[in-house]
Amino acid sequence: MKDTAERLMDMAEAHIRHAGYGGFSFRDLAAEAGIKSASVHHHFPTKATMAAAVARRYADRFFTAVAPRDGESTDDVITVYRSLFKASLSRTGKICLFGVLGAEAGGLAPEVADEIRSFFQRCIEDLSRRISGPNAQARAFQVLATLHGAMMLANIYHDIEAFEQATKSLMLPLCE
Amino acid sequence: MKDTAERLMDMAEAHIRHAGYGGFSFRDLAAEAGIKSASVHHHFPTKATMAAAVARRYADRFFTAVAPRDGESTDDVITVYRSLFKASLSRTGKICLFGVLGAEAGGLAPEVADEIRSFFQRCIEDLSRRISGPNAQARAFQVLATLHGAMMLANIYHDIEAFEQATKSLMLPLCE
DNA sequence: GTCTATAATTTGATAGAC
DNA sequence: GTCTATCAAATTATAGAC
Repeated sequence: MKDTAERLMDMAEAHIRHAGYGGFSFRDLAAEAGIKSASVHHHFPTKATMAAAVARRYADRFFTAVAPRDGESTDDVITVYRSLFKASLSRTGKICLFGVLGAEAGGLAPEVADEIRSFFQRCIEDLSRRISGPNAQARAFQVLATLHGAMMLANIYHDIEAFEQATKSLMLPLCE
Repeated sequence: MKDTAERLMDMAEAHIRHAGYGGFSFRDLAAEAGIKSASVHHHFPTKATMAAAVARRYADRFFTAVAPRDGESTDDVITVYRSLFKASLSRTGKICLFGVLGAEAGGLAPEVADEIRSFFQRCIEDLSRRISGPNAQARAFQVLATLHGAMMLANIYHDIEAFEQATKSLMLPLCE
């Protein structure tokens, strides 16, 4: 059985991915968890602290999921990223947590903004290292941008096909 | 001289593009405009009404700016979109209004959500029509996704170069 | 860890005078 | 079109009992 802090983070993550940082209150979470908002503050002193914790946990899971497994070194890194985002989008009906937070980053507390920057920086570093050929870094930016934009479009259209169409050309070799 | 409603929309647009729908209040706008929040309600009855009006005005300007001018039919539509987003990002330091609203669409009032869907739908239709070759619609989704993702990345990095890198391959022909 | 109770502030919104 | 005055509700957060 998950402990309360973990369950609260699950709920907060779902709310943020659905409607952004301003899309939930501690009372909302408390009601969902069957406790009182004062009890939420026992687990997370402030809302910004909680959002940062949710972001850190999400990033940890993400980079564990995309990490190369030994014995399976044939995986193309672009396919790995694309498959993970697609699976998450299909399963939850929601875009990447950092796609939402990144869009409203200007109004978020510094501790949350730091987590956002860190996530994208780690994505770019990981992609750049694992992409072969010249222009690896530019390709990393392109891949990350396209995948995030594609999730947003699929979410607006309520149709995973928009994600498919927007990202399928990423799997083709580039003309350069 | 711009009238008050127009100035209020200018401010609201800047706030939303910086920090999202929840990133400002009527009191914030009133203080900036040198009036009282009750006076803001005279121009826009509710916050959702105002956001929808801001979105509609933004979309109108956008589609006017990307519309083909006669006498200049050589313009590539992808270059037109890319240049416009880049110029707006450079000038304001902010991403597209609909990139922000699209990310938090799940928590917005129906009248705002409608404007968001309409904007992206019109973009896809316009791009699909003006892109030559097969797979025009898939290419439209890819272009729109990449441009929006690229704006977000550039905003996180506070560096227009991220936009450049993420989008420069859009200008090359595809291998298909 | 959870509760009751509450403080302090902010928010979206309205009524009615000028 | 702007103001004063105000409302009702919600929000983040804290103190202290159990």
